Amino acid sequence: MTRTQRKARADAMDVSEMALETLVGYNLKRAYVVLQNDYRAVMGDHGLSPRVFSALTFVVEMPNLTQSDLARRLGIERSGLVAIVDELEARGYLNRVAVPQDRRIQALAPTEAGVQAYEAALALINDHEDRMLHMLNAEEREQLVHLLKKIREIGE
Amino acid sequence: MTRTQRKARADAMDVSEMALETLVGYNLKRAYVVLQNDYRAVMGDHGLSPRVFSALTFVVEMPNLTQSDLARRLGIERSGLVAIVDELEARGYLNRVAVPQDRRIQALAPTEAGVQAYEAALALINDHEDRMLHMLNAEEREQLVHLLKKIREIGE
DNA sequence: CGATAATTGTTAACCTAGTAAACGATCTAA
DNA sequence: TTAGATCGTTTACTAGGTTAACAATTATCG
Repeated sequence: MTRTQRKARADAMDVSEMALETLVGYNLKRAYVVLQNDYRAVMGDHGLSPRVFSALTFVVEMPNLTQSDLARRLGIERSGLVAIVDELEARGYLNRVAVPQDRRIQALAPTEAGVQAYEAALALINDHEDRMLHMLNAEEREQLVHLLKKIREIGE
Repeated sequence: MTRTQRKARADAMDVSEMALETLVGYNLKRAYVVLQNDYRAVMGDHGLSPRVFSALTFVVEMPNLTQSDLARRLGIERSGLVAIVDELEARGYLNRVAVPQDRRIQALAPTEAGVQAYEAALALINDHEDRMLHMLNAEEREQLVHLLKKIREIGE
């Protein structure tokens, strides 16, 4: 009896038996949406979006990156990074600093306000993740991050 | 010595030590992008997008759902589902069937072509995931899905 | 019963987060 | 010195959503 024939007799299937539910990609997306909704609620309407926060992290932790460098590290196009750096500059969290040795590039230098905003946002985000992931113990959470990193590594 | 003071002396930080790298949300997003890029490469320009495939799954496995039902199960708004169902109907994979008992709703009935397209797409997607996730053994992959489901459950 | 409320599918306008292609300016290498 | 690569940027586009409003219909309850 094929799968299709079986369904023709017993109409509805148990959700948990659907192949969809066993797919990593589907579960990844759904889990990400859950986390992201809470992230936005926590950070508020004028808070840093996930992508802007991750850009700020690199600028603060590895000062004087170029935009091309940063785009590569974030896994996005240079063109897409422009708006992100624009926002961080408009907020006064970084400056585009001219580099005499190479006049094509502008190093991204964090401001003191940028460092403080980064540390404040990180505290909020850590609280948010601790609250959302309370059902995972330390080992499970570490394992989850470890498995996700393994998937990330495929994409170089 | 604070974190900020330490940085003032030693400029660049090891990427693996950044707090960002320990965040579940960030790793979730990056891992999803890696998987999704390969998904699109595998399915091709005219293939089913992830959201259309997941909608088709429900239509095939649980025939005669309403659009509101389906939207709830997919975790999206009713309005957002319209274009997805339009596409599936245009491809000839389902029909909107009038329900005499409630003239507001139209049951979503898969066609034979829809069932076949679902099964063909699922085979491609299973291959894609097997290939992308070859570095995870069966236990790790199961564990990953299990942890992601736990996160999904928070969002009801 | 009749009035009010809720639900369904849909459209319209909008938003976020990206991509791809082209550009002038600049740097690198043959 | 000339050809090619790289940098930051703009513009146009796409995917994948959201919110608010709407007419049609059904459900609820005094």
